[in-house]
Amino acid sequence: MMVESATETIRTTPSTQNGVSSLSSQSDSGGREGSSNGDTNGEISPVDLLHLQQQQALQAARQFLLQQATGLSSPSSNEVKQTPVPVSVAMMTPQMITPQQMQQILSPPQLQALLQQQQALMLQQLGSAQTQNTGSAHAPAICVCVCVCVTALLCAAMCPADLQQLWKDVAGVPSAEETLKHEGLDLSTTSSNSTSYSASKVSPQIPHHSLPNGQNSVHTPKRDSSSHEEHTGSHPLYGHGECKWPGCEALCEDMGQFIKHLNSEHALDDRSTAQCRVQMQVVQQLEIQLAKESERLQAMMTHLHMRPSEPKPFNQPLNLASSASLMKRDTEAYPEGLPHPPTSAATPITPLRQGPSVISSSSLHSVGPIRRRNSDKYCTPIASELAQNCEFYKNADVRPPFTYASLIRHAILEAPDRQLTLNEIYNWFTRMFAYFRRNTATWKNAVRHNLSLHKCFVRVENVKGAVWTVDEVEYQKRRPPKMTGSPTLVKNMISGLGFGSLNASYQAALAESSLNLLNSPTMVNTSSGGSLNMLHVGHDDVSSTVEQVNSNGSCSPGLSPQQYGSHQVHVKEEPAEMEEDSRPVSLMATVSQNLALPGDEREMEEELPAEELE
DNA sequence: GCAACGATAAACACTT
DNA sequence: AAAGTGTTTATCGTTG
Repeated sequence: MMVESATETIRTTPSTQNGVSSLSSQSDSGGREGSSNGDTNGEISPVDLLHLQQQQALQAARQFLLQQATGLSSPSSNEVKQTPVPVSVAMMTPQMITPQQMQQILSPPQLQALLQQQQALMLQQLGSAQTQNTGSAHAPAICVCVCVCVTALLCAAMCPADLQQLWKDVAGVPSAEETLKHEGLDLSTTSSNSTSYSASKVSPQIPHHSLPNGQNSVHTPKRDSSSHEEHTGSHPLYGHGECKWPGCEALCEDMGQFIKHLNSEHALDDRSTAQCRVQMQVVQQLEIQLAKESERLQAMMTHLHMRPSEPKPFNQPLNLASSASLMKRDTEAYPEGLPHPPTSAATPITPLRQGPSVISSSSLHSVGPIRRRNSDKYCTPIASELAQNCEFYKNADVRPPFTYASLIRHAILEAPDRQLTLNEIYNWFTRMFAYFRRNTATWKNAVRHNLSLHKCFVRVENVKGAVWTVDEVEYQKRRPPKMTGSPTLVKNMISGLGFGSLNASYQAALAESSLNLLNSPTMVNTSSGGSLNMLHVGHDDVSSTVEQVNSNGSCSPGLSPQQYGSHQVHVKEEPAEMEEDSRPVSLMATVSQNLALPGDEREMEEELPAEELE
């Protein structure tokens, strides 16, 4: 049912100008100064294309994550586990390619050429049925629609084996292959192709190949895949004399023949795209399964009184901790709120991992029906995630999944004296989030609006001007019936994370379906969950380590404006009820930030004396 | 259906 | 005068 509605929306939305404009307006939320980035000319929006590429690259990177995790479980996966630093660099690349960055990388003529090329490719995917003028706008939508219909119908209940069968079916779908002109579909020429190619490398059939240089093939520079193939003499889609493309298994005597086969049989067309989409779902399913199994392992170890966090070697490049559930365990190993080696921004953590790790945990917290509201009412395990993943947001043009209020609060609390001028808040936003380096008009207005609107923000005038402080009590007061997230925020997040090419309804449907899968009792606090982590909602609170650390162990979470020694305080009407709402748990929650206690963290935290955290 | 919330937009006043 | 700052109002979409 959800699939149907989602599909329907996908069909209809892009056919209207609203569909395009609404999409761009999201990424544009405040994107006026970058209007050249996302503006469309009435045809395929470059943003659409790039979002699609981002999504594909994201999927590819996620697949790598999965490979890392599953590779660990494999007895003979040492080479995978030892994949060194370049992984992070390589993973950063696809995720980080934003429209803006693409513009920076490419000169305007190059960008234009790329876009034209991609439009042509999209048109070709449609075969000859579409005309040039109308098809350009509908091509991606229809292409996505086809894939969405296939994948959405299947992903919910199919096991990988089923999906393998699906491969056969998809492969058998009459394609527009005959319409393809291989000369124009050189896989090595367009980023669209290359990203699809990267994502499509994911195959449940094949082992996790590592390239000779130790990098996973996913991270191979996509600019020239053919040259890569020629240089390395191997191909992740080629092994044992046959094509490893899902559902293909065509025999190829040598690499050259395989390349020829690959370019002819698996060029960018609707069929390949659909297969790629399905493969994404395969990966997604596997990730979910991995998370479940990891959680199960955790439960088993817990039951056996083992401490997984202790033996877990952090210096291992990657291990099961790459699954969300164990990332949580990472943090559990450091309840003191100390820097977490594996997730620290200073470590070569891939931004992709950071991003999802941030988003996912809270998404599961708040979205999942199992997650109890009271657990995140005061507990803010997600708070520290910003600190942990700041590098991600610094570099990725992704809208932070936090409300303005929480961001502002975090910025202020992060300041040495816990007060900032408006301009300093601005600077913090731009410094911490690539997303806010553009769209200044809108979000600055929003910041001012939030500062004025919320009573938790107190304007204080001192000698050098007005500064803004946080009335923590008020902040806590305003949170009680925490919503699962701002719809607008979620929507923006989705678009900002490269899902903009998909209809929001489908995104929601996908999110829901996957989250349902993830929301098994053992999955409550897991932090992975694949791309749909991105669909996190309710990441309202960004209060972080900073506040506890800065508080020097003080148990007073609320710093009343008076504490700032200000000359004048403009109190917004309702006075704070400090005693009533001064909940040590708030501090505790932030101290324990990533404990991600299953369900009853609030109660447990309330019982914990602060000293235990020291 | 309603209230609450968050985002966004905009108008306006005031200050620098 | 222009820009920045701060306040306020309105609207929209979503959720509980």
